[in-house]
Parts: sequence; structure tokens; C-alpha cells
Amino acid sequence: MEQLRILREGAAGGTPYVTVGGTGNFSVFKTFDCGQCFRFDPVDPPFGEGYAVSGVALGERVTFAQNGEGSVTVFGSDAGPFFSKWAPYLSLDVDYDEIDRAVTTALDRDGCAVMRRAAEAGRGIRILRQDGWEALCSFIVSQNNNIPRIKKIIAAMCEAYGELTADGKGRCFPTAQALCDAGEEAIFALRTGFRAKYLADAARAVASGEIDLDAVAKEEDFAACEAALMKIKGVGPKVADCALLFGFGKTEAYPVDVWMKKVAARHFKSGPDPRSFGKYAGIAQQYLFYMERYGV
DNA sequence: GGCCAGGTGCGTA
DNA sequence: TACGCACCTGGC
Repeated sequence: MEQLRILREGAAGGTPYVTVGGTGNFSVFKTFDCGQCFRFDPVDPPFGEGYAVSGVALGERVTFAQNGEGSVTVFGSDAGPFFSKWAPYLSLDVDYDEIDRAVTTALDRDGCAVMRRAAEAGRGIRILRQDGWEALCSFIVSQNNNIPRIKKIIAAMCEAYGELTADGKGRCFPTAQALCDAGEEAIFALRTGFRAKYLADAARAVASGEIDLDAVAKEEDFAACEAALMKIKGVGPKVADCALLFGFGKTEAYPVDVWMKKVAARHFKSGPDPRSFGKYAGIAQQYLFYMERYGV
């Protein structure tokens, strides 16, 4: 794996930024377009060329800009702690070339051909290390829902009950305590629909300590992690697996949704067996999902 | 106006 | 155990 290195540090329009090289096999576009997070939107690239997204993550407003695969620029008042904060958030500390090799050789011959195509289609996707609580709520909201509306609801939740970011330029995702205090009716008023009672139950369980999300993050036994999250009303296997994959660093999670069912029906007689991908099942899933969803 | 969207819980065979 | 169906809402 290529070594990450700082290429440039500075400020643009009063906003600090850092440009980092050595980011092969990383696409800002695909990473933020693949449906794993709901708080980032495309913006005009600050340097005029390439592609950029802006949003709130880890308590800060941040912009990621990219012009070619080999480097990325982080803009924001908190851009400085790149190696301790944003590199892990973007999973740039993980060797995806090695993972790609592993997932494209894990299946039988026919399966490998499909998987190679998927890995090519999804090349550059990195599984973000999002906040677990935020991911859990986001995927509760996602059920029987479409992405624009999911984003709208989450934005409304943040606006209503989230703390200001340190620089005052955005709202953090509301804490479990804040949602718990707000109550089910207030959550319903944010147009969450039948999911309001699920969000309220999640907030109550987490705020009360009945479910310890830090313990879930540390738990090695994946089935135990799933079981813990599925104690929450409205959290089934799909929501639990998405939360574990995108919010708890559990890359063995393999969420099966309608798109993955299409993949199974179209390319695999008996479905790609998640067990054959081992601890990288979730990354293989993202590649297959991206191939199917975007028709690549 | 009816149907659908990146699911889940519940009631019925 | 294995289905079928309702569920809030907004957009087409």
C-alpha cells in the first residue's frame, strides 16, 4: 500500500485545508455516492476542478475534494488532524488493493468473473467509519424509503435536535439523549412516519444504557453485535448489518436488500455466499451493490 | 390517483 | 417456519 503523505497545507478563503497524496484506489465520488451516508452533498470544487462533497461528520463541517485518484484535499476548520481523524474516517489507512485481491479470488470460477467486474465497477469505494449511533438511526430511517427523502429527514433531525458544530457552520447528528428527550411525537413531526416509534425506541434504549453501543463496537462476535442491535424495535437484519458495516467497523456485515437480491438472482444461482468473503463480506457487498445499482 | 421506495412486525396458514 | 400485507410520506 502506498504511503499517505501531506502534499500541501494552507488556507482558502479563510478555511484551512490539507492535501494528501498516496490515496490510490480511492474515489470521493463513489465513496459518497454509494448510499452509505446521508449527510454529504456535492459542492463546487474549491480549486475549480474535479469533484467535491461537503457535509458534517465527526462533529465538524468538512469538505472532501478530489482531482484524480492519487490525492484528496480536506477543507474545514478541523482539517489539520488528518492522520488521526480523517484518514480513519475515510478508511485510507486500510489496504483496499489487498482486499480487492481477496474478494475477487474467494468464489468459484464463475463467481470470480462476476466479482472481478463488480470490484472494477466499485473500485475506489471506501467504507466510511461513521458514528455508530448516527448510522443506526440513518438506516432505521432508510427502511421503505428513498435516498432524497432519507436525507431530508436526517437533515431535519439534525436541524431540530443536533448541537452546533465547533465552528458553528453546521449541526451534528442529535445524541440519543436529545432524541429521547424530544420524544416520539416530536420525532414523528419531522415526517419520519411509522419509523418514529423505532427511532424513539432506539433513543430510549441507548440513552438508558440498555444497549451499549461502545460495547457493540468492541464486541468480536458478529452474531452478538447483530443480536444486540436487533433488540431495538424496527431494527431487522438489513438495518443492523448496515449500521454495523458503516458505523461500527464490522466489514464482515453483509446487508441484503432488494438490490442484493437482484444480484443474487441475476449472477449467482444460489447467491454469493457471504461466508466466502469472510471479514471483507461488506466490501464485496458494496462492489456488487454498486455494479447492480448503477448498471456498471 | 395509484404505485413505489435500499424493511420490519404482525397476523395467518 | 413461511408467507402476505400494512405502514408514513413525497414524488412521479
